[in-house]
Amino acid sequence: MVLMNSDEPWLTQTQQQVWRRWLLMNDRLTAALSRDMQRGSDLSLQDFGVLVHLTDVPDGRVRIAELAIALNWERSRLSHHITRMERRGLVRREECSQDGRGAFAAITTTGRTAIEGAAPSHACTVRRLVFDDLTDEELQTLGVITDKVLARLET
Amino acid sequence: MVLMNSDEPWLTQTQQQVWRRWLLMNDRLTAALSRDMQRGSDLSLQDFGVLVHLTDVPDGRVRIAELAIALNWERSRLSHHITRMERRGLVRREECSQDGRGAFAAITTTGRTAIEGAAPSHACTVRRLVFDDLTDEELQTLGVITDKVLARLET
DNA sequence: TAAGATTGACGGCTCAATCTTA
DNA sequence: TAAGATTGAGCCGTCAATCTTA
Repeated sequence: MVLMNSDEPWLTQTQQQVWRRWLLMNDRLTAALSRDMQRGSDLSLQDFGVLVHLTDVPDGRVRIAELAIALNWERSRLSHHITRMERRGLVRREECSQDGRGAFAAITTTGRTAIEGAAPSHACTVRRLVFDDLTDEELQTLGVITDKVLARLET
Repeated sequence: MVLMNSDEPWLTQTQQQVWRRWLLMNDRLTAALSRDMQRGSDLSLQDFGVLVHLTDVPDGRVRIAELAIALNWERSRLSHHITRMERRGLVRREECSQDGRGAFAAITTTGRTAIEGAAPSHACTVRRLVFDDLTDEELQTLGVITDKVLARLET
């Protein structure tokens, strides 16, 4: 058994540096991707996320609660967001015949056009900003790190 | 010279998987850190970021424009935020004798107490969720990846 | 004219309360 | 009672307009 060095709260010098750069990088990356998509397609990253899930699925419609889980969003957040997207014609609410309480969110033709216009450029930007410079080994290590943190978050 | 494979927009299978997990991890990690700090100290991560910069500096005060750059925030965002933090007694605005247009943000005693209460537990959480499980090599690779993406963002 | 800073309007997110059906 | 979903209040962030001093 190792010493319980977690009682000592502070980060090492290296950890601190990496942590600060990491936070900065996340901020800037999100801002860049967001700007890019907004300019190219008049969609927010959030809109894009919703539309991705709706195109992944038969009939282009999903139960709203299920969508909230997939997006890892609060239900009320999704409800508000769908209202706004509905106003812009990107999605449509449909009632559920199986369960009178429930509802579907369905992608519209306008929504499909929007995501088809946005996806290639977005993928390209992600590649350029994140992946193109990484070696195979770095990519793999990034996957390992991501999984380790996710595992920690689940405990 | 390599083939211009960036013309092909899509991500490889592996890249896609890593990218999705990465986004999920970021969401959850931010949520966890935010929850943790709010419960422990009644500060948001944003409040914490502001206070960190104010404690890093002589007299505990910084020119507002300078602070905005350090935080990578819009000026108006910072101005609104300072207003809210001022209302809660965490910081104070002070006028600048050198430049009549300018102003300082200064940490108060209440602010100092708040950050001193929050910092150890926050550091501990960051260690536990992010760093404790990483090998030295993974930590180093994470630093390299972060720097590579930041470099890309600057071009 | 420009720089430092603030303001108000508006869209986005969270929380607690509410409505409807199971 | 509980589950699916919505609503409204209030805080947060962005954008464009504004105010003051350099």
